[in-house]
Amino acid sequence: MSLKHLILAVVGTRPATGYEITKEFDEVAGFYWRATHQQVYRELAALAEAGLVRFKEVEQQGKPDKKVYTITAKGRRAFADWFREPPEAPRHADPLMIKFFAAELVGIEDLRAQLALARERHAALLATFEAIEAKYYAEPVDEMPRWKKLIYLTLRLGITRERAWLRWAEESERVLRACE
Amino acid sequence: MSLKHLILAVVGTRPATGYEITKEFDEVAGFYWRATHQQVYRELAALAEAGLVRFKEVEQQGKPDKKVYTITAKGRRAFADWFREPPEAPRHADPLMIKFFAAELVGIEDLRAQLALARERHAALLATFEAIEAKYYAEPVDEMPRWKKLIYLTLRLGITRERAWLRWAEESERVLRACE
DNA sequence: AGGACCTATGCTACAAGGTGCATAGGTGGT
DNA sequence: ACCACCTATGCACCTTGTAGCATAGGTCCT
Repeated sequence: MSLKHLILAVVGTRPATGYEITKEFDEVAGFYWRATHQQVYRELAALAEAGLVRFKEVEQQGKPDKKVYTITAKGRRAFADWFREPPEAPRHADPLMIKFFAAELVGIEDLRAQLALARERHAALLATFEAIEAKYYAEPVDEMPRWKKLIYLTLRLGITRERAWLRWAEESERVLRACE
Repeated sequence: MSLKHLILAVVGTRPATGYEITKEFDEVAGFYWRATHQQVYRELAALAEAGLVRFKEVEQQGKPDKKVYTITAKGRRAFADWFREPPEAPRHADPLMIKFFAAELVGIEDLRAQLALARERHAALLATFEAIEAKYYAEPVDEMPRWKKLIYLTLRLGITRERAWLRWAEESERVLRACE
């Protein structure tokens, strides 16, 4: 799986606690990955067990103690090895497609309602992405530092994907309107 | 999950064996869903257990016996109820995004190689989709029977998505070329 | 004659992902 | 005073997905 590698990537950039990593994933949810805090804590424990990260327990006042994780040399090697493997196919599973597939059994009217709802969701997600772009990535790409370019490109994929989805939805709504 | 509902959708259209359902999924793999035969058999057993489908064992000559599954009234109701629920968000998890996120740790050169490989894969998938479109969906949409329109639209989503991905990849390759 | 592949179902085991619950003090608002 | 939320970690359980193996006759090619 890849959550493991995403976590390695994060602690490879800077020391971090499970809580911080989870928050980061929540904030960019849907934009490149998502994970619950349990998944993150579980993975961190497994990575520590495997010697790919290590942690220091840090006492805090007024807050629970925390574990700050750092990548190890072995972790860096493991990450670089994974990086150079041929890319895994992306997964997309869209339950709406099942509804298209089986709309005859239930009714076109209900499918139209489903599509309209899904379109709202995708439009809202696109608006979020565009707001992030306008706020944090306003300057021309070639003026960004390299690390920022790379993150920006992941955001661009989200934007491109959502725009494409919305174009498809318009096409589909036209076809469904012409039905029956 | 939705595999359950996809299987209900299939046996709602016509009686089918686990083997046939698996083959159908294999043939349209990536285009709207994918599943291994073990998942299908396991789900069918669970659906039968829950009374949403029933099966008849059919003896065959020269071939193993098979179980032909049919949807029950309860299964139809369960499917219709699920259909009318608000659509679940589609999931897309692309490990390539992790590589973008962490390319600084490994090197831009390796990222370029990864992107080039991924672009080949996506281009091949698009070509497959377009070949299916040219072969089976050559006539104008409004002349298709309704069930065919619906399936065609799921194919259209695949095509739209892959084209969008390739546009993004071109944009990204330009940016990466300008790096360093 | 032998090998590869097709039809057809299934078990076991494991990996990955997700839900719910628990703990526990601190902060900020009404 | 109370409620809601934040920081911070974790266990137990359940579902979903993947991999390997097993069975067993039939077809098709070389």
